[in-house]
Amino acid sequence: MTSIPTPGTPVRGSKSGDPIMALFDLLGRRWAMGILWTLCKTGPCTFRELQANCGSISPTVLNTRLKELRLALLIDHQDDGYQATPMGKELYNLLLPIGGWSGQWANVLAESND
Amino acid sequence: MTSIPTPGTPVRGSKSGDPIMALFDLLGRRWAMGILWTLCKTGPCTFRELQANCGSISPTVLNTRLKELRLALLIDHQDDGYQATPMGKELYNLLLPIGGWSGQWANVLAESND
DNA sequence: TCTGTATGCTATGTTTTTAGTAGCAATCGA
DNA sequence: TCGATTGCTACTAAAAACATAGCATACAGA
Repeated sequence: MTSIPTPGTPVRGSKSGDPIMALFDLLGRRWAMGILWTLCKTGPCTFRELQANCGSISPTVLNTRLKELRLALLIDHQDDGYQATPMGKELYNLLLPIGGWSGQWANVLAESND
Repeated sequence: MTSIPTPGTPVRGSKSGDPIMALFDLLGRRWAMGILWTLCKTGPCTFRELQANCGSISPTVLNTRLKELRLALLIDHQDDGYQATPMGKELYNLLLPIGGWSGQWANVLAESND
């Protein structure tokens, strides 16, 4: 792993250091949002459970994302496995409306492909 | 470009076809959210303006993302340049709270690194 | 009509990221 | 001590992204 995007510090692509760009950089990596989403939906689970719940994700990428998300204080690893931190759950709650909206988006997309 | 993640169709990584996973796949590509964000903040702009406003993004990736976001009906290209569609603006509005939250996240992260 | 400028890209070669598969060290219960 | 589970790491190959150069078109002014 290189490093996680840190607000205030220039990150991949964006030099602004704007927190939202740092967050976009972090979440704009493959599986990042999917992992947080899955983890919050299913509750604490082990590395392998998480891997299975995500459908198909290589252990390399899963482990890399887990490290990044832990450094970003969005998830942590307790006795009962990986789970979202309170801050991670906050972010999940902000993602929830997008989850609902994605259903409408899917419908419009489907219609446009008739 | 390969293809955009389409809800209902298996996409990279996830076999569920769940719309949110398709959306995460689309938005979880480098610069995808940053482009939508920038475009909605600055209003319609040309390819090169957008490129400049994003700070640093290669034309290859910008063009690839633009194609994907257009296929996803989130942005389009009019006479006055690229701009978000109504649906793209809806999504932007859902991202806005995350933009606000990212400030708090940045503060907590900064404290944890003292 | 001959510049000069802007626009929307494409081409090419290099680096980075992700995928896919195998397997290891540590822990735990039977 | 045996097997099962857990949390990974190693390795190779494929895909994505970066960086830079440059092309084709359109338009404007001299």
